[in-house]
Amino acid sequence: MANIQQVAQKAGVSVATVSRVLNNNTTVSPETRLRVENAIKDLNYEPSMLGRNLRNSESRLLLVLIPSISNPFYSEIINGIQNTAIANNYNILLCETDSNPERENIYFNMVKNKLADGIISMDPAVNMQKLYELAENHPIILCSEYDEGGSLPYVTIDSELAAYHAVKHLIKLGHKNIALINSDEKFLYARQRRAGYEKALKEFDIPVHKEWIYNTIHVDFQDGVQAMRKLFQSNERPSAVFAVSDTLAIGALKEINVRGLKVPEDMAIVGFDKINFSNMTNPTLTTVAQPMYEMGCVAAGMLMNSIKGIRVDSIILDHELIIRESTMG
Amino acid sequence: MANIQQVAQKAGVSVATVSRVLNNNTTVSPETRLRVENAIKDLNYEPSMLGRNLRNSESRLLLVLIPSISNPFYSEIINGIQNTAIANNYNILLCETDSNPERENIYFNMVKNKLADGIISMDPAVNMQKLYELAENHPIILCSEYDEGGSLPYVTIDSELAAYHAVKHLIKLGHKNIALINSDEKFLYARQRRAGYEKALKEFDIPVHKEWIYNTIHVDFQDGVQAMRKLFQSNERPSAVFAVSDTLAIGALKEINVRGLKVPEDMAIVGFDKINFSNMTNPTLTTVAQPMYEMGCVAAGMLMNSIKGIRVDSIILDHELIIRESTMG
DNA sequence: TTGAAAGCGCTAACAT
DNA sequence: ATGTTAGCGCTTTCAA
Repeated sequence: MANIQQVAQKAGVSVATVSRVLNNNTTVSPETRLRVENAIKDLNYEPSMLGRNLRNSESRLLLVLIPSISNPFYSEIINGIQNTAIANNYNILLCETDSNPERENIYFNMVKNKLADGIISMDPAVNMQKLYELAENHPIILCSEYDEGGSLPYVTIDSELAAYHAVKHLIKLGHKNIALINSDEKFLYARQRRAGYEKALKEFDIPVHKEWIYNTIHVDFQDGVQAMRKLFQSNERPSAVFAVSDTLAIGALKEINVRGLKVPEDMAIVGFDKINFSNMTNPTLTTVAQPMYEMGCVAAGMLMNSIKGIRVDSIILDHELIIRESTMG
Repeated sequence: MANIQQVAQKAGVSVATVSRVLNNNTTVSPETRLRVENAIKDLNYEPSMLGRNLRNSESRLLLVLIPSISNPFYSEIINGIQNTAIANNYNILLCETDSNPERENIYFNMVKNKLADGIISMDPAVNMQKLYELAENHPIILCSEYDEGGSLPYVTIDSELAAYHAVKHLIKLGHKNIALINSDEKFLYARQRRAGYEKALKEFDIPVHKEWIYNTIHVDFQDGVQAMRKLFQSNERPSAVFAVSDTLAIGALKEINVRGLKVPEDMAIVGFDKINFSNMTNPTLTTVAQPMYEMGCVAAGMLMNSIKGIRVDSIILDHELIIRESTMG
């Protein structure tokens, strides 16, 4: 593998000139440029990012922190991040924490070690204190989950309003006995979605029924199955369920199906996220769409601006209720 | 951010000694080591990977090429790759090609530019010629899809045998009219799975029925839906379907459900991959399990060995037929 | 328009 | 056991 020295020698110029050609610096005469370009081709030269990165003290890598790569919710966001990053000559380092603090530490160190220029965190279980420490020296953007009242910029949706819309939809359909399958309320989005749920109920004078609120540990399919099993054990069975994630809703739907009940006749169900799969269930799933791709693009844009030293402001994007078979007979 | 110089100065030693401490070199006296460690703590020093990487001319990054991050099949493989990589002080650069040659080029350049030390390619649509060019100077491992008779090391399963097992299972159940939803046969795995399908049929003297073989462009849910629609238009309707991917099978299942038919009574169905979701459908999906996590671990291990200069041999892992409701009344 | 040279932060060969 | 020093490949300032 040739280096810049050899190219310079072959072209009969200095390394500085080669560098100028590489970086499209205008102050190179057309003839010189041609000579250098030919030398580059002849030697099959590819500039080393290792040297360039050290010199520029940047890695042009964005670290993306997600709890689990298996959750389809993140796929589209990552798509958006990656497309935006690539368009700006950045790349992403996808890091799965499994909500494991040790893992998290490894990743945080990558930023400290200059292996990444900044972080987009989508992990609700992230150690906020450490994140703030890191933020003193490194650009950080929160995506989806954020720190209410904190100083870290974020891009997200209005979870409370979205949940309110979802539950109101069920109420309008005539449901009064509406269960909530929520995730762990140590997460902000979980608290917000519960607030939206309760707000809708209160607006229509429907009492909140503790027995119908179930909190899961994770948001995998199996957690939805478990939650639904529990709900079937309650004294009075609810007639509708709002789950704060499609994966949970799909698990719940599975359990309802297993029991031979009909959706939506016996039990209506609303999910959250509009993952691809939510359209393949039987019946198809009513859900709250988040603009995931856009969220990713915005987050990446914010982070790159932040790296450049431009101040960025938090953004709240719109959601949309997608009404499908699981609430429509 | 402090650098190694400042640490050396603070500790009253040379940079070489600091480097020795950082790299756990034994030839440092306990007292000196302590002084250095204190200086590191005091200055909050973190070694820069930029400098280290340039010096060692390595990036300790593995480039992982996948067609689409949304396909759950890859999630588990990536998990395996990442865990193995991290355990060896490597990290992964997840690159989605969308089977777009331009994207691919960007990623290939990252290796040429030393931004990654090697490649694990899982993209069936990868440009093999370019891959071989790259392989002259850089370690490359193929995962899942490979180049039959080629020289690039791979880890995969025996697709033909797996398909044979799946179809034989249907035949043993009494099916004779078995459709095949295959992906594009420009892919090796598609050709192999078709061969397995035909082999099973031939073994039981069942003629191959062209009308019952459908080739999709991609392997998304929607492709499965389309395929099933087409199969419903054939003169004689098949009584069973073997789809070469769970996503296709799930799409097909959806279409069967929409038409009000029962699975497996009216139509049995077998998928391939055992993605998480295949257990959440109604009915649950009979499928061929690939050891995806292990595949990822093995691929990463092979690549890291290859980077070290160790010769690696291709590996074929075992598959397993998982019989569930979609073929069991 | 071009070149010389310093230096980004680190490691390792060599010297002591 | 420790220090000196060259150099990894590049960009950029300064000088010509």
